[in-house]
Amino acid sequence: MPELPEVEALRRDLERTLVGRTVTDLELGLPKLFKTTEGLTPEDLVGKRIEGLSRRAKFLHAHCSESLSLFVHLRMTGQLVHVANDGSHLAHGGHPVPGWSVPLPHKATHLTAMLDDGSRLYLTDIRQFARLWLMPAEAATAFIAQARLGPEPIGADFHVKDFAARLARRSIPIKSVLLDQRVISGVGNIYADESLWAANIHPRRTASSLSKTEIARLASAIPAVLEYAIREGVAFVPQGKAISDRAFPYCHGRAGVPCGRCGTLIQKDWVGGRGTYWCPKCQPEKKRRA
DNA sequence: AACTACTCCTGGAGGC
DNA sequence: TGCCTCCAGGAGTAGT
Repeated sequence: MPELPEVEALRRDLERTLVGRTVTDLELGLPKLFKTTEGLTPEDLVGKRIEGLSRRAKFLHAHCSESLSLFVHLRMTGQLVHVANDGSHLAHGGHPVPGWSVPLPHKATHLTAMLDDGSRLYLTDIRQFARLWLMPAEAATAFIAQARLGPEPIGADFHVKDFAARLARRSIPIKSVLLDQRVISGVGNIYADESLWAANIHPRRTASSLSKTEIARLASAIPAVLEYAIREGVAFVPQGKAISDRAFPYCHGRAGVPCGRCGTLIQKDWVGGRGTYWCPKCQPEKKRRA
């Protein structure tokens, strides 16, 4: 699922291939995906140049000419593919289903943007959860504000003290709190599991019960895991199956596979309605006595 | 305010 | 083979 690392990696790729291009035409197969503020329509993108790409949490923000902002959220199964005039892939990211090799557009392709160099940007989503929002650039700040996103876990905005204060108010499992975008933004199911594994914290531990030391461990594990994933490329886990031919992710999707640290079999259960993986030895359910 | 349950969606996997 | 059920899960919303 596209989480912060996937979206950031995609942003970096598209920054090279898409910025500077002008949209010459638009085909929208599934209008419900495309939200616009009053007075705008998706077609207002035509003729606009993409001047920059930024990211906030899992939102991709295309800064367009004539003061327009386009936000893209891939949710669970969205993907963006930028294909050159000759059919070669310039950039792609998100959820590769159907596989990258399936010719585009296919039946899950909901948006095609034609660009002035003959390339095309496709948005595909088998489950139709992805969303796009087009608005005047001056509305972008308010758009992000209403999502009430917590701090970015990578970068200068993330402070352990503030993180600890947020955790102290929550009496639900730490795993569920990590998925709450208002507490910390950009973490999804895979990297929540990976961060807790890296920090040796059981996903069902009540957030407010974590010690100062544990919070500090978690607060450094989260950015480390995310930065690793951005750098090394991403951990797409097909249908909860363990991936044996690669080391990462270390625990997510690896039920019944020996933990890379201690050899104990990784366990799977549901926490807050989400499939959750952990090592029962490295991540004890009860707080260790000091 | 905090928390839980439900909703949106389709396709792949596994059971019989 | 083919039908059925379950599961994948980000985020918004409604209800407690």
